Amino acid sequence: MNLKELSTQLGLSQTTVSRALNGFPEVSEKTRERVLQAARSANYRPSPSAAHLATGKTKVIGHVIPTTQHRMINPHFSDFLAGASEGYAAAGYDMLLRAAEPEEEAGVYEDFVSSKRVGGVVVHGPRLNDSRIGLLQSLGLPFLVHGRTGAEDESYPWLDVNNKEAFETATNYLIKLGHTRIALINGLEEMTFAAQRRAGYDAALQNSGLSLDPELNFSADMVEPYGYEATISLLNQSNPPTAILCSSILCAMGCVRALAENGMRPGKDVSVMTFDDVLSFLQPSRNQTSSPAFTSMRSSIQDAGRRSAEILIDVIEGKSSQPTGVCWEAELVEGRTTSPLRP
Amino acid sequence: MNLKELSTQLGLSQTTVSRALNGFPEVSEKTRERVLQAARSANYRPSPSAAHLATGKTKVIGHVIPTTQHRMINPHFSDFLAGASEGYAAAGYDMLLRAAEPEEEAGVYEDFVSSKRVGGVVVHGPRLNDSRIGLLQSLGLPFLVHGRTGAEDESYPWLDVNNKEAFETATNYLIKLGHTRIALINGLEEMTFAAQRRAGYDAALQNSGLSLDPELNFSADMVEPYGYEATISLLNQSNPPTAILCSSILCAMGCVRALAENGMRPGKDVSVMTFDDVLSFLQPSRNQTSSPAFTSMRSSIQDAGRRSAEILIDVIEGKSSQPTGVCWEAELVEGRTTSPLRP
DNA sequence: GGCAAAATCCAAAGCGCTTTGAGACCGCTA
DNA sequence: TAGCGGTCTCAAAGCGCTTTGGATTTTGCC
Repeated sequence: MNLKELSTQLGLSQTTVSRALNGFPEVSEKTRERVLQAARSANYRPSPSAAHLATGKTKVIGHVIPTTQHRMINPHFSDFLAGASEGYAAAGYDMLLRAAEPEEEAGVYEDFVSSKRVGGVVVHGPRLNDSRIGLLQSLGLPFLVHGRTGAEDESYPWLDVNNKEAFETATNYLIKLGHTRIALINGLEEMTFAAQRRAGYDAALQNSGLSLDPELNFSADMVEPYGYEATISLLNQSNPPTAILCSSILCAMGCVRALAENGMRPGKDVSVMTFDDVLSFLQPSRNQTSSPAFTSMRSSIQDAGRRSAEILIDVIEGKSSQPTGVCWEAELVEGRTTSPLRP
Repeated sequence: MNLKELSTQLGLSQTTVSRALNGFPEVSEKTRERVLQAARSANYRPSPSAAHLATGKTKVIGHVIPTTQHRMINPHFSDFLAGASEGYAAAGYDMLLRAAEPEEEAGVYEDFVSSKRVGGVVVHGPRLNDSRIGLLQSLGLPFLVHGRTGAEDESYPWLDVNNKEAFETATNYLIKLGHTRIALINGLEEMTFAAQRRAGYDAALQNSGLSLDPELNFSADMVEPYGYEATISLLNQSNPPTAILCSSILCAMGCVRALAENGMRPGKDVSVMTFDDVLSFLQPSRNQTSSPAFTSMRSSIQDAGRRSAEILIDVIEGKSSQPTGVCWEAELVEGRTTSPLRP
């Protein structure tokens, strides 16, 4: 069933039917109702490709999945996508995923533009000085960055958590508990979010007159085994930390595993704190009461995905007044993995 | 840059240029080379929408993400997608994601067909008698099922792990170690994969003359807190199991967490075995040596995604002779979480 | 050299939609 | 009754590509 068939069936022109379906004012309410009714019962859906060709617009948002490094193929990423896809679906948009080697990513954006495949893209995992922003701006492809570059000029659309503030708060929380040797198991510090978390951690320590010990700092892909390895290495130090701050709950899980293997309990022998993205696979179901119950800085990455979708769609449809950033504050949640330092 | 511009720039007709680009034999090698060269330097990409309109074919594969239940928005799903998207990218296909309530899924497929949005779909999480297969067959939309329905007639394309065999093997392994009280922390048994795992577990016990104790069986969404809760509940039984078999490494992690909290060690006090999908966020990096090291039945879900993509593309392009299933055997991996039962 | 066959190339139609520019019809006023 | 603004509808062009059917040139062979 296409427009032509539908309109002859209705005894109307294609123009009228198209206008009726797209809510143009030139068509009477009576006609519109008749058209909508017929379209529904004939199960008619306009072809997005044809509409795209005619209008130049496409309701598809692209995301690039970097391959090789499994950095992105992780629960953080998938929860973000889950949220975003809900946002898209609500607005009649679809999500297009394309796998690419990291060095191919620029080429994918060029392809998106010259083939007109998508109406906009979401940029994942921004770095301190990320060439993708300039590229997308010069390509004229609407985009939203999940995170920030950290460069001076942030006059592009982004959505981010206040990572510096979050980690300053977390570190201060541990300091108030009496801890002075606090380890940081951070993400890759070329990434802005990790750099900012590091900055918050450093600031808190310095403001309290505590020294920064490089031996207590780790930076890598935030996977579970990394949290484990880092913790093992911390425990083997001559002067091990009494508190550990993790950049992801995945690392925190590895951390707890390492502690357990050494007969130590989080919140008893060592305080453990983490950033909590509220990953869905860690959430207890309705009738289950327990969860890891980490003391954490919390901000749902799924919500971030949903909101990102909304913002990007506004940008694409020109509803957004000023293309600028949105910064969320993480919430401090007290759990069972921290306790005052015992003398 | 479009075909018309490119062809006038080359002094050729659109026909010739199109044929040159699409590898038709009617064009001389010399001309083809010239065309390809020009296309490359002009950064020309054909519009997929226009090609779609002209040919009726589209190199896009759809996936539906069920919302509300977070069943699918989990590391298993995202690793599958990661693998699939690589398979698509290698063949010039793209992946389209659409979020939908479970009861809307049928409607999405109808939309896909009538709007011609995708060339095929992947069906996730098949149930014992899944209405989606019949629907897709009657819609004429090419598809591949990740898993199986379990119905008698399996004459549709699917890719699955031999779940029954895997869990029979796992259970037998534990039995050989001397265990007689073996718990099963399974997925939702309305899902085929979980039902088949249960069947394998039951078969092994029965073949060894062991009794099936319903108290040792759990079935739910495979998330971490579920593994934790189930284990706690097992430990509180009057006659707790000496071995626990988990359907997912996520559950196994929750299981280990529960054991640790009760001062028990996997592989020492209780044997723990699991199905291991080789989830990427649990894989150690190059220079890290340790991993949870579960004794497990292993089959990479990411590989499954990649292979599924290839098979589906073959089906769509008519390269597949007989639309039928592919069954992978899981591999037994001996880790540190199992040991002989001590008397 | 001549002629058929093979090799190249082309003009134009068509995919399903949107949208321009214009026509038909209505009820009014002058 | 003629004229006018409004309301509703339409025919046709065009988006960028593929592909049919045909034209033109080149090649191979006697």
